[in-house]
Amino acid sequence: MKAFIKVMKALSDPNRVRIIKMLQHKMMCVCEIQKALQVSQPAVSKHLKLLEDAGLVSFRKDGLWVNYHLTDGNESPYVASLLGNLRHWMEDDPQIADLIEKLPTIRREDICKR
Amino acid sequence: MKAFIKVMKALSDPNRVRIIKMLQHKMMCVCEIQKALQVSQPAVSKHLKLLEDAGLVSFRKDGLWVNYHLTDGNESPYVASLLGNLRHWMEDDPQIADLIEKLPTIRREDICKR
DNA sequence: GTCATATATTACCAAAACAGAATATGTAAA
DNA sequence: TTTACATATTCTGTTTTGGTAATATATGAC
Repeated sequence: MKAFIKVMKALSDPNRVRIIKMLQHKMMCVCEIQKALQVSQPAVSKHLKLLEDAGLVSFRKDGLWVNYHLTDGNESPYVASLLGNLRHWMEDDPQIADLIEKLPTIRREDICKR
Repeated sequence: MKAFIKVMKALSDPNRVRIIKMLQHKMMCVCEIQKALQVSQPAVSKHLKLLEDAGLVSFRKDGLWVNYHLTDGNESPYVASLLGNLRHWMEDDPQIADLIEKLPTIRREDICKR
């Protein structure tokens, strides 16, 4: 039960769903996600921690950057099912479409290191 | 997006998940659910309203009673998918198993009208 | 009509969630 | 080892959530 609730809670916030939808297209570092969502850096970090706790995302450190990506969901049927469905769900949501369109213009080289 | 968030939020609470699991076995009135969950009657009413708002449950009035039941999910792919998965999800959760076992002993004739 | 009863709504409170500001941590470069 | 920078954590304030108690609503019996 607890694991299920965790996944549901993780997906109960629009910004976290947006993160999932973006990560379907490419792995991203924190500052890229921050740029895309227009919220504070701590907010992004905390969302990511929650998503990770639920088993939805994972990360790999690359020097100063931390690259977040979706998990394969092998650890949890809830995660596997939801991540699978979210591949097609909300594809036609205008907000999401907008976000995805802008994705290619968001590159860490342009955002950080300033 | 809003519809999806509503469903996720609705399923983010253990008592609401319990209600869903119970309604898989029979339609129930408010007082029966209250008896099963051991929370106040207003709490049950509010949970049910939230679930209804998300499209997960519906009700039919029968005189003084209001019988709640799961929807078929035809209105929303999110609801259809989640209700479908929840048929098998958490079947082996001890808490849920306990609840379901006790279901037959919870009858409105014994609870209300006192 | 009045009364009893099942449910819904309101008012209120404590706990949790989400945000930003400030600070800490860790790694790479100089 | 100092400095810069990407990210994590802590602190704090505000909003949302889930609970109960009190009250309102609606229906059936009389």
